[in-house]
Amino acid sequence: MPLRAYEGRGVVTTSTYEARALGVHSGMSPMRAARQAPDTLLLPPNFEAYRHYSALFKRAVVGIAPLMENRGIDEVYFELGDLDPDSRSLGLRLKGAAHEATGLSCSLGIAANELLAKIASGPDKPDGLTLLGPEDISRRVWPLAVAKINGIGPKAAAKLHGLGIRTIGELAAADEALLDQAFGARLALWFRESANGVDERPVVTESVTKSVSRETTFERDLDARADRPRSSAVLVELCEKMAGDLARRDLAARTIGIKLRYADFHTVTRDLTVPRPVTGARDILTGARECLHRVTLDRRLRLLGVRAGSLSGLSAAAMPGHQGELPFGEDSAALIGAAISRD
DNA sequence: TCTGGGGTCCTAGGACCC
DNA sequence: TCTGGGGTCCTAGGACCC
Repeated sequence: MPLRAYEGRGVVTTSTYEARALGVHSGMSPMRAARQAPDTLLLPPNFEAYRHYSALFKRAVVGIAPLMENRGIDEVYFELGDLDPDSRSLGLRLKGAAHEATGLSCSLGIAANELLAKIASGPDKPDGLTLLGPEDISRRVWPLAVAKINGIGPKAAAKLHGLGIRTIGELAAADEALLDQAFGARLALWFRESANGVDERPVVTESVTKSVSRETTFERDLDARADRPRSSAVLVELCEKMAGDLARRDLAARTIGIKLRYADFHTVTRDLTVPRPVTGARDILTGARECLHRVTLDRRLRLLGVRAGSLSGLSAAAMPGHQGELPFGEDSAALIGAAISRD
């Protein structure tokens, strides 16, 4: 379907390089994208296929570099350690394995830590391979915009701009007291370290799910009173789906929460901690309804969501005292991180 | 008639306990 | 009786990421 024909809600989740050249970027509303490039084709997402290719890709690369950290469907980090003294040939092997398994290209950055590897994965997209050494920081990292630092988003970037700080180099050189005052000591310290290429985080190869959620944006905003049967049915459906998600992963939840977004985009959450872990749709629904009683339902509703937190494995839930969590993570002296991201 | 869905982490205040 | 400090849990919101 050409973008021009699209009506309704949603966002562009990603776009081809050709569409990007026409000004169509992820996060845009399709309506706005249509004004930029009306003849661009809009394809429906297929998350099942994405998960399938994600699994193929990860299985292929972890066979080469086993210390792998998952960071979403299309991004992983490796602790390369001393796998191969020739980083470039190792990088080519990883990219080759990903391509062989999926037919897709990816971009890879190799550097001393995750922060720099992520930055290095960017400039040569698509199908890039970039090595970034400590000596490259001033020349190749400092000229970049502060938002290139993973963790500096639109809000922080705008605030930094307000202080006259636009590049990573300017952030590295910024007055300490000024940053402290504007962002607090903790964040300011993290800014300064990041701007200087310092990142001590280890590559984390095991992770525990902390929360599970389901939410939906209505095709049209719902009226609190008139659409009550509809919103009620949606809530039941969300709870059932989430119960299925928990069951599939053998998890039980001790907190149940809801999320509401009003027509004006204002968002509220409520949550409730229950005495013992719950798993079933009925218990989840009971908790969600209790939460709903604590919000005012007097405005049109755009989104409704449910969330489960304080999770425990089912075996752990039955056996208090065991959280089912294993400590992990030895710091390695010679850390070589790498970020791969799908193009 | 902008702005999806599924996550993580951080902050901050109040309750409660020692 | 008053003052106080620290730790943990619970709740709400917000920034950020893929």
